[in-house]
Amino acid sequence: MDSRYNSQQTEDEIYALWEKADAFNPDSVKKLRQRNDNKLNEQATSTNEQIASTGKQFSIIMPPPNANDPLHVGHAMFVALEDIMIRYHRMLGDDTVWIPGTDHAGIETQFVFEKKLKKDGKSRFNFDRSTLFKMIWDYVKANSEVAKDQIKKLGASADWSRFKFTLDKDIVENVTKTFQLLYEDGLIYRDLKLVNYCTRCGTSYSELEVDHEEKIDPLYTIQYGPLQVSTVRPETIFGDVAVAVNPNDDRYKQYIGKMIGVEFPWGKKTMPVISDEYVDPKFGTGVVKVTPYHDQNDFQMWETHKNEISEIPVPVINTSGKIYNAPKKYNGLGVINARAAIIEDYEAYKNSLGNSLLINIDKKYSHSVGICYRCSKPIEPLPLPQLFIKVADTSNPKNKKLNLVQRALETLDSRATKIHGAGREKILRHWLNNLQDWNISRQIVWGIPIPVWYKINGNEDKITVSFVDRNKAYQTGPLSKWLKTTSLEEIKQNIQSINAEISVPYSVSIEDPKLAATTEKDGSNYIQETDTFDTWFSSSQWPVVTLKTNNKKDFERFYPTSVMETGYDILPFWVMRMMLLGNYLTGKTPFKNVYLHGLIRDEKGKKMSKSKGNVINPLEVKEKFGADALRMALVIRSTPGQDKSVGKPDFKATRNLTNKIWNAARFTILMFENPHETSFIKNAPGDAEYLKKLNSVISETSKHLSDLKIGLAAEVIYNEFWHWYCDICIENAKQGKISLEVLKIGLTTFLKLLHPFMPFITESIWQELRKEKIVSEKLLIVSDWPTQVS
RNA sequence: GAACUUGUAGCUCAGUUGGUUAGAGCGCUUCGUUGACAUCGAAGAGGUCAGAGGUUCGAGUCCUCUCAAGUUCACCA
Repeated sequence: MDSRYNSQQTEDEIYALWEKADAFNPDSVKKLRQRNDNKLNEQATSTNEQIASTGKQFSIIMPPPNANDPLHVGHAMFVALEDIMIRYHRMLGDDTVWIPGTDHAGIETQFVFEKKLKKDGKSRFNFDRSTLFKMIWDYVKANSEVAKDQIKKLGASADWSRFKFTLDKDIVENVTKTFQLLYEDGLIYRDLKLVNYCTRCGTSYSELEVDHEEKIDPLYTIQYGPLQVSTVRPETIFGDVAVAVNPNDDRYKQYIGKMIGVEFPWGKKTMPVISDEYVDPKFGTGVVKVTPYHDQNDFQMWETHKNEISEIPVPVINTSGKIYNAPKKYNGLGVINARAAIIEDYEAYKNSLGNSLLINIDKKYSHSVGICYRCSKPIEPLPLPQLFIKVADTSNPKNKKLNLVQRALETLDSRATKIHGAGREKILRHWLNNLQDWNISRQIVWGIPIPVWYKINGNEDKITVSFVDRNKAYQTGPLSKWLKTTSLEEIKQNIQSINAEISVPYSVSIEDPKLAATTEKDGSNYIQETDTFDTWFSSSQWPVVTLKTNNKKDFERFYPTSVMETGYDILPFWVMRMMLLGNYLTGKTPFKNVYLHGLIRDEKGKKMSKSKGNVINPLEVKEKFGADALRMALVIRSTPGQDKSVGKPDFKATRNLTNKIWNAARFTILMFENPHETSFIKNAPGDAEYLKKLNSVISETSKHLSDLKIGLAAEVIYNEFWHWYCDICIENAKQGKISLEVLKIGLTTFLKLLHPFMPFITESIWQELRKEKIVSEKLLIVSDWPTQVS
């Protein structure tokens, strides 16, 4: 053995050794474990029963990384933590599985791909949806092995034979089926609501995906008939249908319920004055103009006062962020330009009395604006017909299954799901208690199609289609117009998107309802919704669908899973929604424990970001220091829910640990090969106490691992190995104070205890020890976890 | 406005149901190659555990308040 451990030489070899033995697959591990010890195999079968399985199961579903994303240090963190748990339980003899997978990451991936298109001078509007989908599919496929390979390089002992991708055919079928079930249970509805829409990304988002930013914008106060109103968004003024004041505001009581005439630079209009508690008399002028289709609060006011408002609201900003349904000169302008043009007109305009309608401009008005979490462009609240999941249906209190939120809270109350991570359970409960219905429609191609079909016959005017025509030109308009010149089949083939009015009847069906045997038979034609599911809709079923689509018995065998391990940053997006849908689909929690790791920060405690240049590339660290050192550095002294700073000094320290392990083993082998007189001492004076201490290290490490205290377990094993075993015991053995025999027991015990944390070096040493006939078990990975020694 | 988290050695952080003398890594000082390891070993310096009060035989740990830092949520015409 060399005097230094060379991680680069051994890691790939060792991983191949495990893969060849099929040591990650629970279906073969049991046999492997029985055959692992040559000696045992030669003896009576009764010995075999001792190492047979514990009868317990242990399962983890890997949080699927984006299929086309290279690894960052957060991935390395989850690989390290999950692999530690998995290897520990595998060695204990539990029926252990770790199911890997990747995510299509709808919006993220389409966004990246569109950037690529843009470089080539193209956009998504150049392609029909099936062509675009295929292009993205090929792109993702070309990159998809990257994530997989990198996870392997970190030593993940995941069962690759059970690998799943969120767009695998069987996964898609299951996800679609779930939608049907939800629909049949009345938990799906289609409604025209204000949704959070990003006009740059071209899709809507759920409320969880909207970020907020403090902005300073001019606040304009304008004359509004006899009243004055303040607004930062004069461009929405064309959509106003009423004016609202507080019912107790004496200044305006006289106007409530009356119609007022309002003069604009472009004309006049009358509208009612309504009263609503929402209006704060102290803010601004105490008068609010009501623009139902472009402001969430206004929308709510409109819904409660519908009867008092005769005018039917119209949207005035379209999905491209352009003005429409307005006086001609403003139509087609972008939001920012429209605002400028309107203010310019207000500044120039004088009414019949010669007064300006623009009362005041507060240029330092600070407010918070919803922005797109992806591209930071302001989110536009737009009225769009979208599909929603009712998260807390209380209409039938007897059917508890339908109240998804309630069920999730119950699993927390009963401790069927335990949250590990500083204070995160309270946050989760807060989220659950305030959850809005979940908008699952996304206006992108890269995702699972929604199985909703609109009835065409009789609704041709209410369905707008966009498609690429024979001349590769982009066309859009009502179906009634296009059906005169183009066949339905041709439109369907070249479709980009459709938009059906809320009144259009639809059915939920995997196939075209016209052709499907089970549904409507009136001969009508149908056209499928072009929206796709929110990516989180499929990932929120991940524990269920991965188990259901693998080996038939996997679901019964491994559900509910033991631990869901992921970063706390996706607690509301993912973990919470897995609880909603997992409980709904199976009646059981999808996981017994949630382990939320913290963010990895740089050595100064700063967040990592590309712009700061302080990003740690896990593969670079692996090359320099070894995967074992990387894993240990990330994990040691980490606590769930708490961020962790890691830097080069940490990797160096754990790399030194690998070298220490290497040399301790080397020394033991040397002693066996080249014995001194002291080596033959039996039952040395220090043996008893030494073994007692060794036993306490075993039980302490095991307890921490069982309690999911990974960081603590790592620290214990590190300190005891280095500062007790190496610094004290080896020195004592040199002096004959403890015998070589127990020193060997210590070494093999520590190799086993260290193996979950540092799998490569420990297995590699194990193989050396086998060559020297110091140990008999063939593979450390499937060896028995140490029990008390005597 | 609200919630949550954090405050322990120069730096980055552990500290298990409250229980001897509060730990690790890096850094620092002084020595040291004696059967593995200089990617090492030995010895050492360095802490009023943010502050104040309380519960307790006993508090870094539990409670209250104050201060500071961070994160998230909500609201804003």
